[in-house]
Parts: sequence; C-alpha cells; structure tokens
Amino acid sequence: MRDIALEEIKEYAAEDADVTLQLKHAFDPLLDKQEVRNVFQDIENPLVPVLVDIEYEGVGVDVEFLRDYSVALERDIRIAEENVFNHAGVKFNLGSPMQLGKILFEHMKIDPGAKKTKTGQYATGEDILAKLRNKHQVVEDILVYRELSKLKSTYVDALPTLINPRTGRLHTSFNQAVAVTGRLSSNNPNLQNIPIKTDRGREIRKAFIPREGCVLLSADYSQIELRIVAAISGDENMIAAFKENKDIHTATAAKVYGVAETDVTVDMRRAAKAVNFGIIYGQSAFGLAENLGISRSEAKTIIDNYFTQYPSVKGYMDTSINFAKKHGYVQTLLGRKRWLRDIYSANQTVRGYAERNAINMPVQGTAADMIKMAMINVHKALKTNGLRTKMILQVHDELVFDVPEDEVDTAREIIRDGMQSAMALPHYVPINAETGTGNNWLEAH
DNA sequence: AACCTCACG
DNA sequence: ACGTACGTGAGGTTC
Repeated sequence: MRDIALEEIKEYAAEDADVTLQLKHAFDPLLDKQEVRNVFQDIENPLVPVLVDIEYEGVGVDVEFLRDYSVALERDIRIAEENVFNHAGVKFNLGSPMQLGKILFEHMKIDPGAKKTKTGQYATGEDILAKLRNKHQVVEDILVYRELSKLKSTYVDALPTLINPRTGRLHTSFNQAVAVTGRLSSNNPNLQNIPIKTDRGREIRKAFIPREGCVLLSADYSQIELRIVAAISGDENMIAAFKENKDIHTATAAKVYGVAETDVTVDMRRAAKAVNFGIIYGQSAFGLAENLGISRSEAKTIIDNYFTQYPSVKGYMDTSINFAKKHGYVQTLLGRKRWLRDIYSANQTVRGYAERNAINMPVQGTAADMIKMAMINVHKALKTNGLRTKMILQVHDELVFDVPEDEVDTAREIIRDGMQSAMALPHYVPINAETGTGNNWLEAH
C-alpha cells in the first residue's frame, strides 16, 4: 500500500515539492460515503506519520433521541424568539444578523459599543452581545435563541439525514491534507465539533452510541499542547510542574500571583488558564485583557510575571520566530514543516500573523503528529491482539473506540499505552491519557 | 459565493 | 500609530 502510494506522490512532488501532497482512495468500495484521504506531508521527512488503511467503521446514532430533542429545542427556540419580539415591539428575522443589528442598535437604541464588521454592519457576535447583557434583558433571549437554533440546525436535525442507509451508521471523512499544522480535519459531517461546552449542547453526545453489546471508550491526552510547550522550550519550571503531576493552571496561578497553590482563587486559576492557552497562540496583552475583561495594564503585568516564572517559554517564542525568519519555515518535533512566507512581510499585521503561526504550529503540529503515531500504534496493537474493538473517531487530542463489553479492560490498557508511548518528549516530560467508558459519547467522557 | 456567526480542540 | 489568539467545518442570510 505504502509503495503504491509513494509512486503517485512522486508525480505530485514534481509539480511542487514543498506543497502538502495528497492522495485519496476509497477505504471501503462498498460504501459511497466512506473515504479516507491519505497524504504524505513531506517526502523528505519519512518520520512524519501518515494514516494508511486504518479501518473506519463509522459511529452509531440514536435517531429517536435526536427526533425528540429536536421537538424540545423547537419549542424553546419559539419561546426565546417570542420574548425577543415582545422586547423589540416588532417581528423580524432573528436569524439575520443584519436585521438584528438594526433592531438592537437603531430601533431599540442600545449602545452597540462601537464595534462594526469589516463590511460596516453592526457586529452581533456572542462576545459583543455578552457585554450588553446588563444593558437590556432582550440580550439574554437572543443568546438563548442563537444557542438553541445552532444546536438544532447544525446537529440535531442535520446528523440523522447523513446516516448511511446501508450501514445505519454515520461516516465522516478524516482529511489528512487540509489543516496546515498537520491536524486531521473532519467533514461530511464534521464530527470534531460536536457540542460539549453547554448543558443543552452536550446532550447531543448522548445520541452517539456503540454497536450492540459494546460500549464507547474515549481516551484523551491531558494538557498535551502545554506539555509540548514545556518539552520543546525546555522550561524547567513548567517541566517540574508536569513531573510533579500538578494541575498546570493552578501551579501557573501560584507562580504568577506569588501565592501558595492552596491559596489560588478561582479567578486566579481562570486567568492563569487563559494565559497558558494564550501563550500557545502568541496572544498579546490586549487580547488577554479582552478575553478576561480586565485592563490592558493588568494583563501586561500577568504576562510579564508569566514570562518571569517560565523564562524558557518566552525563549522558545523568540527562538521560533527567529528560526522562521532564518529558514522561512517552522517545524514539529518530527520534522513536519510549515512554510511561512509572510514572516518577511513589511506589513506588520501580516507579519504578526506569521509570527504567531511560528509560535503555534510546532506545538499544535507536534500534538497532531503524536496522536497520529498513537492511532497507527493502537490500530496495529488491537489487530495483533485479535480484538474486535474499532477506532471510530479522532478529535485532536481524543480517540473514541467502539469496544465489545468483554474487551473493555484489555482494550483500555492497549489504548492508554499506545497513546502514552506514541512519542517520547524531550526532557522526559510525562504524557497522560485518560480513559472513560459508557453507553454513549457523553457517558464515556 | 461572500459574509456572519458559532460548534470543537 | 497599528492591530491585536492558533487550527478547523457548517448553517443561514444576503446579494
């Protein structure tokens, strides 16, 4: 299989050797919707993992549950809509951001807080509306309407129509040649963005169910991107926190605020968590302030303290940008490259974007490489052990399996071990994969 | 087809 | 003075 693929790759390579190379093949010719795209990201870096011939079974769906839930959502959407119309004194298309903007900021004369979209419309995104919550009661109803109609149209109503009549299951495509960092992407349908953050949303996960006599087993890497930051920066303080198996956000808060870990408040941990994530993305003091609703100077103080406590993290950020400027690309631990032409741009907005890419890609890309290695290893191990367990989903730091009940203990060990040993990190930064099982995807978490 | 918004990691 | 957090996919509205 791999040899055949390599032949085709060379043809693509002749056209543009540095561009991500892509192969497609139908995984199971019996299934029109089951497609795996195989890619060789860079033929000069044979260590970069590629998924080839990984069996993909699709996932079961509880259609009855979704049908009932759709009715419940519809009812609450109508109630929220009616509330909005009563507040506004007029009926309009609440699904239209343009109409909503005019109603809120012209008809109802609510202060929009200045923000407009690039085409001159009033911005009505969630972040904008959240700030207006205390200005008018109508905002809450709009947010409810938005949340519920999103759930209904994108998931509850859409998913059942995509079930393959032949298998009775839902078959996504995992693409290996879309995301520039080396992550997989999922479409038709996207099963990597199934709701989990809100109560009404996460209910939808109950609709994802195993085969008869099986359970779903979910295994996810804990804090994988931050562990990778610790490993590739070599930051001793951050490495120590992971080696001591600490809650990284609490440990960070204690350092940044100069208090004992037992004295870290909820707000301190929340701020530290925001910085930890912001760092991975190259966020500025402005962005952190916006995110946390604090002043820019407060945000700057937090970030300054952060870099004092984790000096090598700051070092990594500078080093990675300099590497990009010198070589024109950045790369993951396994050598997957991302070219950054804009790193030389005279336009500082454009260049700033490339600089943040230089910080983020090696982190996100290394995590992507690691879980791909794990997928290859686990798939092979399940097979050589003669298990009927099937890997069915990947969600960036999580793998989901459909596991016969009598195989759960064995499968769990194979999966945990396969994930944790997929790729050793520098400085012996430990890697943890946590598993859970249940009769649906929600329970498995 | 562009735009806006929002779901996930 | 400037813009300001990475990576995706999808549905509804508007033109």
